[in-house]
Amino acid sequence: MSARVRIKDIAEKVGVSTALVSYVMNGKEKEKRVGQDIVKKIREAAGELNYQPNRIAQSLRTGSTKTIGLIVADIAIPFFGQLARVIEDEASKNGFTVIIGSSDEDAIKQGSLIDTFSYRQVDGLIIVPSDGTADQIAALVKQGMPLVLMDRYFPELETCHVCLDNYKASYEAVNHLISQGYQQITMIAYRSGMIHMHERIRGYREAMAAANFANYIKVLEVPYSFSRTETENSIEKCINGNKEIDALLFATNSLTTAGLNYINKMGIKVPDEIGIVGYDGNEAFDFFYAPITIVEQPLNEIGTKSVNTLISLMNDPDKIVRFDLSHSLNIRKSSR
Amino acid sequence: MSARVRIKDIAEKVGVSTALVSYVMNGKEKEKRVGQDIVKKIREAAGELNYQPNRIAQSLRTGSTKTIGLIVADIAIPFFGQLARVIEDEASKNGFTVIIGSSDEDAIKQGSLIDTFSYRQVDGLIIVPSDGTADQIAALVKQGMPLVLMDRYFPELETCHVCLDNYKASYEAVNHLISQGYQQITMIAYRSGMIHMHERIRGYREAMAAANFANYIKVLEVPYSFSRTETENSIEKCINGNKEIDALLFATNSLTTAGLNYINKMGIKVPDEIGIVGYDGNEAFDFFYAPITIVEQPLNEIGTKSVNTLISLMNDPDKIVRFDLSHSLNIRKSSR
DNA sequence: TTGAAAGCGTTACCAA
DNA sequence: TTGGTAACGCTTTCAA
Repeated sequence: MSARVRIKDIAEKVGVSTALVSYVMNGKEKEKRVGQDIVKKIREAAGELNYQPNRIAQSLRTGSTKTIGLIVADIAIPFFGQLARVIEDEASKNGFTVIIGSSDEDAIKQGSLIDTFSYRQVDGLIIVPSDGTADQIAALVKQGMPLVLMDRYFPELETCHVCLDNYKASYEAVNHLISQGYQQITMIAYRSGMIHMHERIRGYREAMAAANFANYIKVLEVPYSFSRTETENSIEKCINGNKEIDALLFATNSLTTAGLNYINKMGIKVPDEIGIVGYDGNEAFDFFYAPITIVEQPLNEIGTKSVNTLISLMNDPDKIVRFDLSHSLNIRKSSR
Repeated sequence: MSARVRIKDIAEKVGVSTALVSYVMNGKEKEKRVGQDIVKKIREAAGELNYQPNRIAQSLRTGSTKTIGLIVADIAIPFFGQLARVIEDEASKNGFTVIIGSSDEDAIKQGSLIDTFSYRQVDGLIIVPSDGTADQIAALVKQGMPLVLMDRYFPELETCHVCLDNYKASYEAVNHLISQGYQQITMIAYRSGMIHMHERIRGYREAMAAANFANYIKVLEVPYSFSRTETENSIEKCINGNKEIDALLFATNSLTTAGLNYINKMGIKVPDEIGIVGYDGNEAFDFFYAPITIVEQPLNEIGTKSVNTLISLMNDPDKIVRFDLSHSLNIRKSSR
């Protein structure tokens, strides 16, 4: 590697002190009243030598790394992949670099990611917290680490968050099904202590109750699993031969996928025999033989708001803001 | 933020110099022959004060950030998302942190990511290079930046790479179709100067020629686009009413998806009227009414090999190795 | 076996 | 306007 050019090299070449070079490189020549000709000389020398500041040294000196740590539940899930991309873009627009970690919904792994990131002196953290990690988050808050929770949060903690208004989303999803004539709507969710799941379920329950279908309320909580087969089996056990279900509300994309596979297999007819609404669409649904209604999250908004909230938090640590954004109910048309 | 504990705080507490603390924290107490009791005291003090070393200071001093920069073509594509996850895991096992960037197949964006990463003094780079960026890569090589290209490479450059053996994959995909009785096999690829596309096409051509179907060789090169509708239109133009096609080989996952949508729409029957093989599967295919044969890449191997190659390159900068890994031909069963 | 101190590349205070 | 220099927190050499 060709020896890196340092600020000192420029200073020597021009015949000034490192201080002046630093001022010029940081655009403070006006503020510090550096002479016009010297500014020009320094600029030229920097260009000739192809000077690149050393961020590490800057970070050590300034105490800021201009780095954001992002911990998502699973980077291999397109929803989080897309979110990561939006966040990276927005951060970069603001001069920040993002380091990404995938917790795989595992508290231990999340903890070690937090350690790694804090060891690396990130300026702030955006986290999609896993189940059972309220203590980790509380510890970060106590430390004073700038922090934005995304997609989920802990209501008992004083943190910023950017999430979907899950209650409203489920409520309206149920009403949509009802408006199509369905009544015996069952919800299929993951078993989880996290608020987003609870809110999705609560929205369902209250919408059902409001429509006087309280006696049809039925929630199947599937244990979280990376294996789709397992998830499908759980769903199968619930639906199989159950004549008292005429519609399904799936709480996540992976549950929808698993459920549709099962429905496909059994030859159950959508939408005649069963109505479907699922959270988060993907291109897979276009191959399904029938159109599927989905609860779509405002990805761009979630990502950009998370970044911007975090950045303002760095400047104003006590300003807690919370966003519960609105979904849209879209139809994923079948290409058949 | 509670004032960070420094090595100096421990030294003062124990009543020794910072050197000793540094030795102990880095596990060099044997090598440096530090007294047993002092080691113990330092350990205790570090524990009590909850000492966390400052990576930035370490990096500045040692010249190594223990960071890998990863640039993928598009982090929102599941293939790259999964790869990112594997890479992050493997890097972390080796004490490295990964910073990820998405070039969106854009040379300019890739260039600015390289700048950002090098500004951040990454110890090495894993890149999925975009079309037309050979000069960027050549510049990195010239600088002596440890570098591994992934998924694609530039044959004219002396770089390490970890890729699929795309030639072989296409060759065998064609033979698979032929063994099923298809003859008039058309390939649908992206228009690209990149080697992986060329190799996929070359494998197709040679397999066709070897089977004496040279006169059926037909390659449709679709311009790259983020819009699936555009891609579908291009495919439509090629297939529409063309009676001289009895099978299609799609060069990427997105092309397969677009193509299957078109086939769905037209009611063309798979596999009776047309045979299909596509690169990289995804769960969407399970919803397609017929089973689809896919060329599957060894994700884990690609990811881990890339990381390990990069790490050995850091220690031994002149050791250029190239991997062209084998695919497997799998059937994605329809759930119908 | 231990400690003092130089230095990594910057920034920013203070003095000139 | 400009320059000298201490400091950021750590590692590592050299001397004791």
